[in-house]
Amino acid sequence: MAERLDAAARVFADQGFDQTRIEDLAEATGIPRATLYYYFAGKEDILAWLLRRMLGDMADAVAAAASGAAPARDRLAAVVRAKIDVMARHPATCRALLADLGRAGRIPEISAAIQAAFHHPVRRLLAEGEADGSLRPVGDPETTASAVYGAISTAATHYLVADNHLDSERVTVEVTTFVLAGLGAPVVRARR
Amino acid sequence: MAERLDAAARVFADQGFDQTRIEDLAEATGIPRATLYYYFAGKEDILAWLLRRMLGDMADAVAAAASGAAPARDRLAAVVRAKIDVMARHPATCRALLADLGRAGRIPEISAAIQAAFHHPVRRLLAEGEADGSLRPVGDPETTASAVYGAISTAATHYLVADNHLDSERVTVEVTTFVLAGLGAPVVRARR
Amino acid sequence: MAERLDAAARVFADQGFDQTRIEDLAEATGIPRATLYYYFAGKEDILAWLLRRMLGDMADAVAAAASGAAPARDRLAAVVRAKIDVMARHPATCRALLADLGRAGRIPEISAAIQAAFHHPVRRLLAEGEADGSLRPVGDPETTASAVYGAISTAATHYLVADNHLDSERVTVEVTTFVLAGLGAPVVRARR
Amino acid sequence: MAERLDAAARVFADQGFDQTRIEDLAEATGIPRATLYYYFAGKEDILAWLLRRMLGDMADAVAAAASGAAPARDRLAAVVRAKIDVMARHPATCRALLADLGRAGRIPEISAAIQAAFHHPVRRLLAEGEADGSLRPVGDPETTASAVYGAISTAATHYLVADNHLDSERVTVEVTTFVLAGLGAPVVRARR
DNA sequence: CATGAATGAGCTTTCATTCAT
DNA sequence: CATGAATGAAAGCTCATTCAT
Repeated sequence: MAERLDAAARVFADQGFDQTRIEDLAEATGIPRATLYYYFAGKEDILAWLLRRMLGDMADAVAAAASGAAPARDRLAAVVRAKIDVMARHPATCRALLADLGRAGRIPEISAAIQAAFHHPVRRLLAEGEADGSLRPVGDPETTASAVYGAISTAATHYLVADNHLDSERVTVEVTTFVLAGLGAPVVRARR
Repeated sequence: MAERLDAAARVFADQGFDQTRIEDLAEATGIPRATLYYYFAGKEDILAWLLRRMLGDMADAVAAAASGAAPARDRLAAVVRAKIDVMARHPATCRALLADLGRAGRIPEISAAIQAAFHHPVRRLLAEGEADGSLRPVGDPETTASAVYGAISTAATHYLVADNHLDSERVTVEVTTFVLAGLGAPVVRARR
Repeated sequence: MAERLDAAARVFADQGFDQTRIEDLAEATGIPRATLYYYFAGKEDILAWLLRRMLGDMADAVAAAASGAAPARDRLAAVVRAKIDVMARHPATCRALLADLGRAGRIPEISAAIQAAFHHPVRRLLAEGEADGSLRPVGDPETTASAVYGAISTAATHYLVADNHLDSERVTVEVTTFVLAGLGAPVVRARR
Repeated sequence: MAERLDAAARVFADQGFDQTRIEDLAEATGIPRATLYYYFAGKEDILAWLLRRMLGDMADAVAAAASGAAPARDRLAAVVRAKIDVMARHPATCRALLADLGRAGRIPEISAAIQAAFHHPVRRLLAEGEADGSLRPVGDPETTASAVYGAISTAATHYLVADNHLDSERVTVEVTTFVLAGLGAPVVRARR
């Protein structure tokens, strides 16, 4: 039944939460309306289930990437890769999330899960990177974590909206470089 | 009357487009329901008007920032600043846009305006930066432009959702550094 | 519009409140569903309006009958007549009330109105009758008032259900005699 | 299992038939929904079973009270007592009946049972009372029987709704006096 | 010009009921 | 025998939109 619900994610992503009628989900999943209500409390609960599933996956992947003894810089790169991989694994759910960010934000459980799965680990990494010297100090870790989150999500989703498919490798390289090195040309500095 | 509509933007931002009843807009703006229909074709037209207003502002500001003879790198920094300034000037509309990205994307006029106001200028800048050597070459300008857009929007909105107010200067510094230099610690390279 | 709603009372009386679909009321009254919602908060509000109208009438009629300088016994007879007359004037609403007594009782405003319109005046009358010697003392005025209410309502409704018409005069005579003299044969008592 | 169903009667009485979900009955009785369907044809069949049980009891009790060689007046008094005793034995079912009189009336078997259990015996008694001189002649026996029925039911239920308990003796005295002697003060008549 | 009144269209949700085990 | 799982059918209510004034 879990796979049947991927179709629901696609509908949410294409039409938006509020424009999606329960009947649309029933048709897309092949599950009768009343049966959906037998398993879920309502439309929002279906969205929440999808987001929960993806965010659980993301929490695991990001946590694994963020742990270990490697320099924070390398682990941050691994986190970027992990997030993009998760998005590639849940393309429709990701599009649904980005397309209806406000709605998701109004579900406390979900916004908490986003914080826990991504923002907290990244903020920790920023601190560790400053400590081990592999990342530059940032003035405002919260804002920076948001910027990283937004850069990855938006860039990856840019692919997803096109064809619902994500060339993880390509995007990972592009975005990782962006996150770690920015867009400025490498500055040749004098050795003192 | 234009200012009255700021209240509408706030309602859209707080509740989401579909959850906002025309009656909510009427109450928030003090304009009777039927009168809103006298001026606008419908609910979506009100949102479109708000987005159009902000995107027009953004188009102007970004175009101004992107033009000139300065190195592309400096102009990109100016574009980042310009976009953040625009967001500070239209906080509610920006939140409404980010919260309902899917809906806005489904309005052709709006997604075209976003492309024209931000993505096109930035892509041009990336090319010019590669040419003048002030920006590093990027593999996929579209994806990168999306990443830049996402980084700025998400970071800035992070402030807006908190208190609907944006400390432009602070965010600009943070985000500009992120966009230009990334998060990695500056690498000391040997001069040959 | 008030007369249009008499049709609603008939539907409530025939089918019961819960079995009555808003659409049934719309058809019976000729008022579109949405228009009913424009004027009433919901189905129950329509029933409440009908009951309120009848109970207001009853309150006035009973109050008028119960007042004055005549012996309480005569005024009680007038109250019986008044209640029956009101029922004859609102046949469908009365049937609806008796058929769905539980529902009406669960609307606080309505049960309060029934108490105020009938039970309170009758209890006062019982007390005055005991004082002026025109009515016999009763052990429990509340129970007795209920008995009187039930006797009148049930007897009168017995007619209404048959043909939705009430021969007030006939029922009044029958019920008044019952209420004042009971069913026992007149006892011949010795003059002292 | 019969006792388990008393809980169902209480739910019907408190919420009304239509507002009662089968699930409510399942919870109240401790009998799973599907099992209720194993024993009963549906919701209405459960109500009918309860009413049938009470009306059977009433039929027996009233028949016993109405029979015998005593004057009709005394037997009528016994009938009043019998009906009140039955109500005291089935408090919830009685409340359910009075609260949803319309629904019960629409079940032919039930309205027939009410007629057979109470109205027919009472009408017979009225005729016999007129014959043996112990009851006064009444113009319309049907209406009068209804009045008696309503007086007893309403007065007794007045107690039941308060605390679901009926002080039979107290109500019996009050109502019997009312039914036989009415409320008027005893008139002293001259012996011829 | 501006607006109060009126309504058509549609969607979420509930629930009685069935049936395989 | 008894029941958890599944579903078809229905209805209350909301709301965008229209229009007469």
